Amino acid sequence: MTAIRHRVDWAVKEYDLAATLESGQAFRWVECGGSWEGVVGHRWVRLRQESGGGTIQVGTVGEPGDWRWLKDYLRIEDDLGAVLESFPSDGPMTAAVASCRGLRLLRQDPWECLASFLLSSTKQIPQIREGVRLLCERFGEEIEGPVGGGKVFAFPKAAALAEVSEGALRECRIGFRAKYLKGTAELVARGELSLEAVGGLPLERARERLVTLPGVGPKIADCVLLFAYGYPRAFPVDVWVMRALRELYFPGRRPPMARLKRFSETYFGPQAGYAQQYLFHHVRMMAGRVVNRRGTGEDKSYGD
DNA sequence: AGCCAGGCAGAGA
DNA sequence: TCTCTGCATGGC
Repeated sequence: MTAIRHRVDWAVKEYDLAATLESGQAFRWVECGGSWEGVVGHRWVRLRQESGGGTIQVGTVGEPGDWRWLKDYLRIEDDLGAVLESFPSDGPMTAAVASCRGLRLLRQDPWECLASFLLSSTKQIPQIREGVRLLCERFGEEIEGPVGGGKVFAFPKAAALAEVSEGALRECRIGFRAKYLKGTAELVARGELSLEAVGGLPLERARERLVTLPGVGPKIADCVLLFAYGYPRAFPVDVWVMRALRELYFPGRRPPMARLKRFSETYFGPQAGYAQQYLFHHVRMMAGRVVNRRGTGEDKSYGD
């Protein structure tokens, strides 16, 4: 017996669903027998992409309406070809794109994205996922899931987390990040920072607003600006991207962070955020296997 | 055992 | 403007 009541198939070109859902921008997707199950807003969703890759099969239990909410989340209508065309045609970017053509950015709910990345500092992706899972189970609203499956929860609202004690948040294994999460949840719940208003600002102003929140610095702000609001030039620099920029574009040098930021803001073009996600994915894949870290001798120097 | 993980805040130079 | 350190927790 299947619990899925609503289905649709979407034809896609160059969409790597697995890479996208696993790429460290969203933290609630779970692979189940070749399908991906997760929650978007208040809806449980199952996604599947067959080996050919040309179709994404969608299933839900609740009324899906016109599916706009999911098309927007998956950014299924992005012209990826145009995005890839806009990248600088250098060796590192070519290699990064070749390693994972079809990787996409998502458009997530700003609050969920912000709260999730508040848990991210000096944590590995599996630990972030665990923290997010516990927060949802303990403080999220239960929503309709597949019959016979376990309980399903929406991501907890800011108002809900604002009411929880710091100690109870800490019991979600999030450590010192609990006070940041609570503090930010309070400001957002009280409307002292309107996440909706942030989306109407130009990039730099939006970033200025977000970093006023406790626990939110430039990296987390840029994650939210890129993965939720969709600012195409937001460019989060974490330890992986920093390593990639240094090794690929400044070999043998130690440029300061400010220099790397300046470089990334100008060099990668109008879709720098997409370029960042390809670099992030690429260096993580490279680190996962045995790599000759001494390079191939064709190092090229960029910058001054 | 020590180091690192999609960092940030506070202090001091 | 910088660099340094503490901060929880878990995995290797």
